[in-house]
Order: sequence, then C-alpha cells, then structure tokens
Amino acid sequence: MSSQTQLRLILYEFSRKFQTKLSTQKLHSFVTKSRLARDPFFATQLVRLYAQNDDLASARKLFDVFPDRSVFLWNSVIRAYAKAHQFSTAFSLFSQMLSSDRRPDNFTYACLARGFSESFDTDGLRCIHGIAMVSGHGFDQICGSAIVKAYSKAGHISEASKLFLSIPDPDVALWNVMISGYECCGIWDKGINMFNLMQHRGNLPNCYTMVALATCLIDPSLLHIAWSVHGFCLKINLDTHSYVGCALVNMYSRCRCIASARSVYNSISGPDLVACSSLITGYSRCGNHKEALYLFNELRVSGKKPDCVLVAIVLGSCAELSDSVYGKEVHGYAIRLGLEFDIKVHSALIDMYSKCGVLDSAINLFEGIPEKNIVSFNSVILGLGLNGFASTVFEKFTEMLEMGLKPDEATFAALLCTCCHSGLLYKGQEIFERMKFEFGIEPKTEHYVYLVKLMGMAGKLEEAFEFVMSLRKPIDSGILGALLSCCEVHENTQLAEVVAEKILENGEERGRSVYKVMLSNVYARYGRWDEVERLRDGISESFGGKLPGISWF
DNA sequence: TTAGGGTTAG
Repeated sequence: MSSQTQLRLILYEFSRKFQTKLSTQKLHSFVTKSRLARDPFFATQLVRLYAQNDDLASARKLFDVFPDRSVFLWNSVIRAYAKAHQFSTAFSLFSQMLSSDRRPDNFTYACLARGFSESFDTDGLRCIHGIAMVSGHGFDQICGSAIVKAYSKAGHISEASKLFLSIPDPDVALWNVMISGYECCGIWDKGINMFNLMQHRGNLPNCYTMVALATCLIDPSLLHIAWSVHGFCLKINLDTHSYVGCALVNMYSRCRCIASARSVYNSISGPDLVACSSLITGYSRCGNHKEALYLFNELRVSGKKPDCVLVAIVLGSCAELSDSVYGKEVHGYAIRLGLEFDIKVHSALIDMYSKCGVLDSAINLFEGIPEKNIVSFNSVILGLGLNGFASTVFEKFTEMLEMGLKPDEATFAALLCTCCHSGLLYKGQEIFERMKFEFGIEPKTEHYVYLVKLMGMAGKLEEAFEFVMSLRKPIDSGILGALLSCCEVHENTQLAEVVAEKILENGEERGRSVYKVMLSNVYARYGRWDEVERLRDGISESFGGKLPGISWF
C-alpha cells in the first residue's frame, strides 16, 4: 500500500471518528498542508463536517477557493445551505453549478427538492421536478423519494402518489416515503394499503416503515390497528428499536391507551429524552397530570436535560392540577436551564400562574417580556379572563391591536372565555361578530361553545337552541353539551331531553356517559327516578361504569 | 475508495 493511500485511510478514519468543530479545523489544517490539499473527497468531507457543526462560513470559504469542484462537493455545499434553511443561497449555488462544467445528479435534485419543501415553495418544487425529469433523473429512486416526500409534506398527495407509481421497482426507502406521505396527509388507510402492497411485492419492512406506520395511527378509534402494528414490530424484533419504540409510545398515547404506551416505554433499554418526552406528553394528553409530573421528576433526577417544549407541557400539567408549588419549582428549573426566555416556556408560565390564581406573578412575567407577541398576549388575556378581570382583558386587547399585532383564533377564544366568566353576553356577541367580519376568522367549535354558554347561562335557552340548530350539520357534541349544561342549570327538562337526544344521535362513545349524567341530573331535580335509573344503567352497560364520587364528609 | 435520498415527541 502506498504512503498516500495509507494517509487517505488514516484521515478518512479520523474524519469519521472525530466530528467536532475543533477536530474538523485540525483535519482541515492538516489536509491543506498535505499532498491531499486538492483532493475533492476530503474537501467534501470537510464541508459536511463544518456544516454539521453549524460553521457554514468555513464550509463556504473552503468551497470558494477549491479549484476542482466535484459533483459531490457541489452537492455537499448546496445541502449544507438547504439544511441551514438558507434556501436562496442553495438555489443560487445550483444556478452557478449549471453554468460550471459539472452536471447536477440525482442527489443534487434531491437536495433542492428538500430545500423547496422546507421553504414551502411548491412552485419551485414543481419547477425542480420538471428540470429533474428533463435531465433524466425524474424516475430515479433517490431523486424520486425526495420529490415524493416534498409533495406530500406540501399536502399534494395526488402528485406524490402519481410520481411514486411512475417509478419502476421502488426500493424500501421509496415505499417508506410514500407511507409517510399518506401519514402526513392523514390518510392512514392508504398508508396501511401501501404497507401491505410493499410486502406483497417482496419488500421487507424496516424500522423506517414501522415508524411511518405507527405515526399514521393517531385516534382512539384506530386502537385495534395500533395493536396489529405493535404485534408486527414484535414479530420482526423492532419494538425495542429506539425510534420505533418512541413511535409506538406516541401511537398508544394518541390512541389514549396510556397503559400500553407505558409498557412499550418500559421495554426500551435506556429510553432517551424523546422517549421520555413522548410518555410525559401522553400522560398529559390523557389527563394523568400527576404521573406526567412524576415522570418529569424522574427525568430530572436521571440528569437528562428537558427542552423548551417539554418544560411548557409540564407547566401545562401544573396548571391543570392548580399546583403552583411544583409550578414554581419548574419555573426555577427553567431559569437554571436558561429556558425561561423562550416564548413557549414564558407563555406556559403565565398560563400556569394565572390558572393557579397567582395572577401577580403572571402579570409580572408578561410585563417583563421585552418583545411581546401574539402568544404572550393570548396567555395573559386568558389568565386575566379566567380570574374575572374583564376590563383589564379588553385593555390588553386594545393594547395588542395598537401594537399592530393581529389577533388569532386563540385570542378570540380567550376573549369569549372572559365574557363567559364575567357573564358579558352582549360583549361576547360583539366579539364573536368582530372575529368573523372584522378579522375574517372562521369560528371553531370552542368559539361556538363559549357563545352558546353565554346565551344559555343568561337564560336565553331558546335563542341558544335556535342558534345551535342553524349551524352546519353534524353539530359537534361539544356545542350541544354546552347547551345541555345550561339546560341543567336552568332546570329545563324538556329542552334537555331534545338536546341530549341529538348528542346521542351523534353516536360517539367518548363523552356519552357525561351527557347522560347531565340529563339524569335534570330528571333527578324533578324526581323522575325511573328515567334516572334507566340512564344510569345505560351508563354502566355502555361505558364500563362511571366511577361514583365518594364524599369525605 | 471512502461520501449523498427516506426515521421518533410536543
């Protein structure tokens, strides 16, 4: 073996083993002084390593002075800019490449497709797809998988599917991208079909396939399919794979089957921050906030560093439990981690303090934000509203508008919630109209719920009923439930029966018992015990029984 | 003689 070959091998091993910023600089300086200074392979490695260490300036400096740029080198620098979200530079480098003596290859188009996808530029994506087709790379697996992924991420699933079907003999990666694509667009059944088809065509699913499939299943009604997916993972020994395990934990928690999520989590050896975050989020999503906090504590003790989103979720659990003592501890912890100025953490802190009734701390935090945005305003408006400070809420709303901030759905939900808490029917109706006509925001279920509650609580039950009936069918059970709760308060049995019937017609299992209890409470007030018994029996049969409350007194 | 497309949470 020649000394030059030996040197190549040694340096290549070095570049693989040591990937820090410092070792990259050392490698660069060594290569520059060696006989390999003009070697495009090492130049490519160095660009990749610099980019990996967020040092685009050094990568670019190297690229700019490099005399003989290979396609690899062009691709690595284009990829570096695309990954750093500096899309215009990536595309201008592509233009320069077109006028150089190197022709773009399948990987070049794959990088560009990713760039257009991440910059939400569908026209650009279609354009690069066209150029790739003309240059003969359109049906390539590498280029094709990147374009299929980009189309599906942009929601253009039919274009993604059309391209996928036109590529002869797709490899496993391409199948995986297509399954993920259906997942992105919420078409889980097509994802499952693809999964069956890929096996039928002789392709063995791998960890990527199982992650894509598990990610499709996001609703309790899909739990039976979730079990099959988990079963398949067990069969091919992928259930303990770290990414697959996390995807399964998340799948079960979104299917509201937290016991199975926990069981998968327990089977992962050395669960990482993502696995732990998935389970904490699952507990929080299922309303088991105490367990979420307990697990967060375990995570802290284990030395893992939570990120901003996890801290915000945990603060949400503190808010739900009205646990300001633990909330303050998390606040202190966030300060120690340097996360307190993150907008998500900051807003979650305002939300936590206001829901725990510690309004002074919430307001102090809000006033301390140097650059207030819509999220921080929404948090403080909701906090003040929940604590009954309606006039201050509308002052903050005016302040927000004067600052030129555009209110969103959450702002109006918080304003309507304020009106509900303070019984401001006409103000609420005015806000609802302004949301629709002045700000062009289409009302969602929660806005309707607040408006119906406002009307119902003010005793305008008939008006509320007419309003609800005028909505597009099927009417959401949450909106009908809001009206039913008002019927319960105003002891209007006749209307309660009509509304409850409409809710039961919706045929949703979840929440049925809650509405039946509401109706039975109305019957009980009038001593209609036969009706009460019928409803309560129905609850035990259909819902496995609602746990009866126990009084401490 | 080596490099590049497709994975996990909120």
